[in-house]
Amino acid sequence: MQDQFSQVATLIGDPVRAKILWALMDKRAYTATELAVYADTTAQNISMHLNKLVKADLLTVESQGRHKYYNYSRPEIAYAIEALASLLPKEESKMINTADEKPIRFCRSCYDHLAGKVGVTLTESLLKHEYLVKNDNSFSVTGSGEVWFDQLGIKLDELKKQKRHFAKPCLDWSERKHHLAGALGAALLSTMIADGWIRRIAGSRAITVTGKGEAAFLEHFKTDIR
Amino acid sequence: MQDQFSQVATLIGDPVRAKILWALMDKRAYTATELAVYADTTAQNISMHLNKLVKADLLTVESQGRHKYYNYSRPEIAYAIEALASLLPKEESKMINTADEKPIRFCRSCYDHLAGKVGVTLTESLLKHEYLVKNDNSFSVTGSGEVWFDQLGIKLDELKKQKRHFAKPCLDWSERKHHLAGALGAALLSTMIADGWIRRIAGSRAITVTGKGEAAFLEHFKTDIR
DNA sequence: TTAATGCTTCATTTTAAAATTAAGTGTGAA
DNA sequence: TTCACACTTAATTTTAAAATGAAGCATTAA
Repeated sequence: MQDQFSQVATLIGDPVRAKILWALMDKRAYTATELAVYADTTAQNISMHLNKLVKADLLTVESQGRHKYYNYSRPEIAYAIEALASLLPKEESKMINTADEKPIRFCRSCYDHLAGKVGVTLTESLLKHEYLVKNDNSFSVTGSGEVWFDQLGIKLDELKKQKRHFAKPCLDWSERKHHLAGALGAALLSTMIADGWIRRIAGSRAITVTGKGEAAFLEHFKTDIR
Repeated sequence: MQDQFSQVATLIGDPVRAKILWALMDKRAYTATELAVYADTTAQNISMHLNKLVKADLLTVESQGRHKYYNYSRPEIAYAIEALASLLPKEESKMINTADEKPIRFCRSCYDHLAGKVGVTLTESLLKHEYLVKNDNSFSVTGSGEVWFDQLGIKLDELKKQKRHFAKPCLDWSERKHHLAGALGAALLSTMIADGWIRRIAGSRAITVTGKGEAAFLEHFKTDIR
């Protein structure tokens, strides 16, 4: 038992790995290169360390093209990191306000991410209100979720008949969190456009949230979408 | 910030130091020699490691004649250890269903409060009966809870005066659920021992529930603790 | 007083694991 | 196709820190 314990502790205790785990505290997924920059080491080295963390089931990887996105494998990880951080000398530990931390440099070309943010917030709200629950690589609709989607005029039975995935988490590259994809995600998007919650911007993938949408979001989720 | 974090993590991560910290989870103070035997190393080596832990304010020492007794410097250390232990690979922790591991999973002390299946069941019962409610990172006592604790002779006012956390959730490594820690958790444990509900097993963190304790639990919560 | 015990200190050695060098694979973009 | 990029793998080197050996200092017990 203590051996096991000592192994996990050792795993977290390496300076580079500790930095990796620290960086992931904002629950976003980061690529190996980003983490290498953050931890100030080489790609090879970060690769080795990430491997160890994945093997020990502290992290999960998700491949997307030539990128690999890393994330905590389970919520206990975040809890443990926080518990460890609470041991720091008092003045130092003004908890994880990543705002005043040096943000990781994103190695990519950026455009407007409104769609991403809204998608992620929406998905998180659906989870929080337990209309959805997240499984391994899918979402499922709960009882209260069925009511909710029905109320919006979304026919779950029909969506389930489709050949494509019904409700799948897709990693958002700007937000680094999962948003709802699959048939259900598509249905939700078209419903929201039809109901005037959001509006496409011509000639662009960008989307605006209307005043009506903002109000609807507040009503449904008691959360401000902005 | 991450440097600080990485330093604490590194400190805990050494196999010998991890064993020291694990041994101290029963809130008993141990001498350097005892810890050396436990961690299977030499006096010189344990001395070096203990020094590092004391310097980092994870442990305190108390000299008594030619002996030195070591202990956690503060209860947060125990929370962090417990949280770290909850990261152990799941299958492995199930595998250790050996006879001598069973009692410690069932009921044990986590520093100064009750953990294991009994600790978690107790906490869940308190929540279910709404003597406690769970907040983000704390518990609070309800009106009926105040009556209940008072009935056991636990003086909430006095506990609140203490510098430490009043009632805090601590992640249980065997159950993977929260149990009650903080001043209230400590008071509850000592009351239960004083009232003969539970009994410490010498030389172990394991705790047994007495017949009286079983009956009391049934009476208070209408739930069988076994 | 002497001897044994409990622990520490310091100089030295050992060692495990982190980092580097160098060469790869797979993917996407031009 | 070709190139650049993101990342991996394997062999080798480096290194920090853990462990050891050989003192020594208090304290207690004989």
